[in-house]
Amino acid sequence: MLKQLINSKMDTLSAGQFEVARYIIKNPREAAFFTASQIGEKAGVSESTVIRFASALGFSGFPELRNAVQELLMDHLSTLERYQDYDSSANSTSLFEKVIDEGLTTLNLMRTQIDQGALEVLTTAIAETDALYVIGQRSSYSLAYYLSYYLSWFMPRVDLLGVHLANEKLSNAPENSLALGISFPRFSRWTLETLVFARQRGLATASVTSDFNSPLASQSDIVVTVPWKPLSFIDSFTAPLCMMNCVILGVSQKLGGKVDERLKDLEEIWRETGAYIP
Amino acid sequence: MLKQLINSKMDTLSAGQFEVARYIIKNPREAAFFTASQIGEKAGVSESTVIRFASALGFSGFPELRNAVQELLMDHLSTLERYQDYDSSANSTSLFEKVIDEGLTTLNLMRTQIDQGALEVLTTAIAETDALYVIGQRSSYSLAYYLSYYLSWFMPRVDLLGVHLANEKLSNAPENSLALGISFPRFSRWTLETLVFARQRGLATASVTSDFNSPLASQSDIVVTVPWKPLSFIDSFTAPLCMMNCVILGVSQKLGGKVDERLKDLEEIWRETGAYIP
DNA sequence: ATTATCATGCAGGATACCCTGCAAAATAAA
DNA sequence: TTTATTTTGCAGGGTATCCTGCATGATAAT
Repeated sequence: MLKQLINSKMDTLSAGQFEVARYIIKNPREAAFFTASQIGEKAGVSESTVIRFASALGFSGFPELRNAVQELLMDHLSTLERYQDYDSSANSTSLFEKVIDEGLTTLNLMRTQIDQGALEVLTTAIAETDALYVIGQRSSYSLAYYLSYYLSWFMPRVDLLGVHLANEKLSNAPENSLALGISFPRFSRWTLETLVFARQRGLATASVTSDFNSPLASQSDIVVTVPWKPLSFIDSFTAPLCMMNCVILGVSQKLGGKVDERLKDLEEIWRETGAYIP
Repeated sequence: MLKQLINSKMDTLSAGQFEVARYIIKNPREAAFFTASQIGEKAGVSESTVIRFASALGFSGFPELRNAVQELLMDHLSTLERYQDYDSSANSTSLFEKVIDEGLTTLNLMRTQIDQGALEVLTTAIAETDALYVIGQRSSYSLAYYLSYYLSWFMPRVDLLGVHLANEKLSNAPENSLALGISFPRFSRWTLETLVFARQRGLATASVTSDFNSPLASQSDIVVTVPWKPLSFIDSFTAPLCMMNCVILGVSQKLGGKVDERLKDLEEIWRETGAYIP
């Protein structure tokens, strides 16, 4: 196998050749298709060094090395295909599969990029605040609703702000309150303005948004970002909704036993009022 | 995508070019690395025919075609790696990672279990209906809102039913109307009752729900299921929200050019009213 | 500090590959 | 059957890529 071959020769390689080796091992799928000079550029060495690296490994020339990298890649591919059986004819993926794939991609991205520290700070702040004001409009309203719906189960003062009484409510907020804005590109003007108003009135502010360049970010004491990718003309809130789950469960964890008690009470209430089908 | 491109040009291809197309579709992983003459040999035609095939598809030359084949392969590879990645990380430690993993698991499940036929029927029905009534309460309200928000962009009669006027509106629905119920365990009583009422009044009914044993299923002409997993005490709507994306984009696809026109109009309106931050 | 060894990049030649004009062959039309 | 059209392969030119001799610069040893 190529990786073993490279490893075995590793200590006989020069500095430049080492760079080439490192690049190929790290980016086999690029290297498999690149020319010698392209690899050289990427690795920061000349074309010659790449070709000499091929000889140093015992190949008769660079093309042979490239073939080896391609085999490496194809081996990898068939290994993966053994797990996931893949129907090449069905590869003309349908719209629906593409949508799901997009969700998987962003969720995966979220898992690697998630700032657990910020999320920790946010959930703690929510758990400790006297009153929470959730601000979200247009498509983000679905997220804001979802969050405030569940938080209301065990937090007495969660307010999902609408356009009618937002400023009136914020101006009358208790001392230790938190305003949480939720917005993704194209950022809703109303959401930003309401968050700004909250901050002006002395409330702590937080935001769940796409990135740190978001207009909400500069207005927020706490910022939690979610990788976000537009999907055709819609926003694709798959990952943001998952983030809401994180927030809800994070807060409930902070609140500990109180939540269990509340859930028991709620069960009783739902039973009595017949909210759910038995 | 390359396969679609080839398919679309299939009937304009000559016999020799057809052989080339067949070979590339059947052996993309060989074709990705071969030269034009090698492919020609495998396909039983000359190098020239292969190169002319590339031009026939609209590429500027053979290298460009080969790049496209390589991308095809790499797309496939990264799709496979996505599943692999998250499988290996079943030992996620933090709460947040667990939540995201849960989302990935259900989404992955959804990808394998999705009934594209049912989804096709549902999106067609929505695209063709005169009026759509969306029924969702409690946590599912966020999904119902999200769906009706986007559908309202290009469908004139989308009604997100609330508890106040649901039956009044349904009893006054136009001839060719569709009622769509969204509910997951613990099924909201109101949602079911409203859907039943709609059916009694002669409306076509559809539902997006957890499975075929759902009380909504037996009341619906069209049933679309989403794998669903409770997450602690909450519902975790990551996968269902992704399903809403499928529905929205599916409907927009059915409506075709109308959607583009509407989006242009909306852009203008948003600009004039300053809905979004520029 | 000096020398020897080695690695590196450059330049130019060699090679493999790609492209296109042309004639022959195949196919379709008359 | 003849003619027109299309398709094909071949040949040659053009280009990108690869290879190697040589001078320069870096490193190590003396």
